[in-house]
Amino acid sequence: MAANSQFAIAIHVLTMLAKSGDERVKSDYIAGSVNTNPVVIRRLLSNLQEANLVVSQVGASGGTSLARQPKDIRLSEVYDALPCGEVFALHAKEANQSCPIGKNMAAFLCGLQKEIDKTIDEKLSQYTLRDVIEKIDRS
Amino acid sequence: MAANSQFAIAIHVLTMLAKSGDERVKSDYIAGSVNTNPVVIRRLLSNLQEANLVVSQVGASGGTSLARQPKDIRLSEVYDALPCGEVFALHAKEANQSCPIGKNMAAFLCGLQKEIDKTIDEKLSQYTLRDVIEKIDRS
DNA sequence: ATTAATTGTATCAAAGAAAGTTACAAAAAA
DNA sequence: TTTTTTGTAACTTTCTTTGATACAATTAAT
Repeated sequence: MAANSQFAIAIHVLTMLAKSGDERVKSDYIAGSVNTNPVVIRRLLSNLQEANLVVSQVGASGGTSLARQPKDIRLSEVYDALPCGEVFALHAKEANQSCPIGKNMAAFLCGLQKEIDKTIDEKLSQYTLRDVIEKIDRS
Repeated sequence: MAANSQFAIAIHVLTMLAKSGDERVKSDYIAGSVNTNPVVIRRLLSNLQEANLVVSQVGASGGTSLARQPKDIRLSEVYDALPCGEVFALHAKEANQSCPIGKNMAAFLCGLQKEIDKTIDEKLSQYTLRDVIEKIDRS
């Protein structure tokens, strides 16, 4: 269970919130649809709130709703809001620094990593939450 | 240690092999530069061999060399050769199927996943192993 | 005011994946 | 025949994510 599924769950959650409009949705209810624990949802919503994608309210009749219109939420923002891993990890142990290749490899790979991440971001910025809802509705 | 660094190590290894030209390189030697266990390297080389990127020879004075010129090895081929994870995982547990959103979410996310993977591949196909070597040498 | 409901978060346990390790058969060269 | 080296199986270790429990803080309702 060590595969990060936060982005997937986030899209799911945001779609639910979009469908609920201004009505606040409880973490328990969301957890039921996503089929996980409410705390997992609350942790995720906490990240989304920091990124100003949702607004939560504590207390009785509390819950969460979208902070903006679905059309104004780009999937790249969701991706950036979460502590998702990079596409590939750098070496666990640092390469042997006395080897001329090993010495410069980390810097190169780090640059490539950033470039790929930018590519993903550009791709995801082409879609908004509204696009997601439309696709889901049509299927 | 659950972050997949195979792509990073693969680039490192292939760069070493490129520098060695036709001379066969042993997994023990590579492991020394990458700072890991020889078996980890051999497992990786096994994948690269399946993708026709390297050629290994068993036995005394055996080892591995590139199967092609560095200029003819695209980084996308390396990426595809390895069992790297996707950018994001789907839900660990399947979403609640009685929820109309959960029901269609997996299909949508899977499509998005493929689209992103294609984007990464396109990006990586812009670089060859020769480009990597040039960058490493210049630094 | 009191009670009930709900988020936010800390802390720990469980599960899973990647990497590291050991061992050894198979193959090739000397 | 001996030595070297890959290929691979099997197991252990380490790390990350998810799941679960607990509880303080906050808000609404009565």
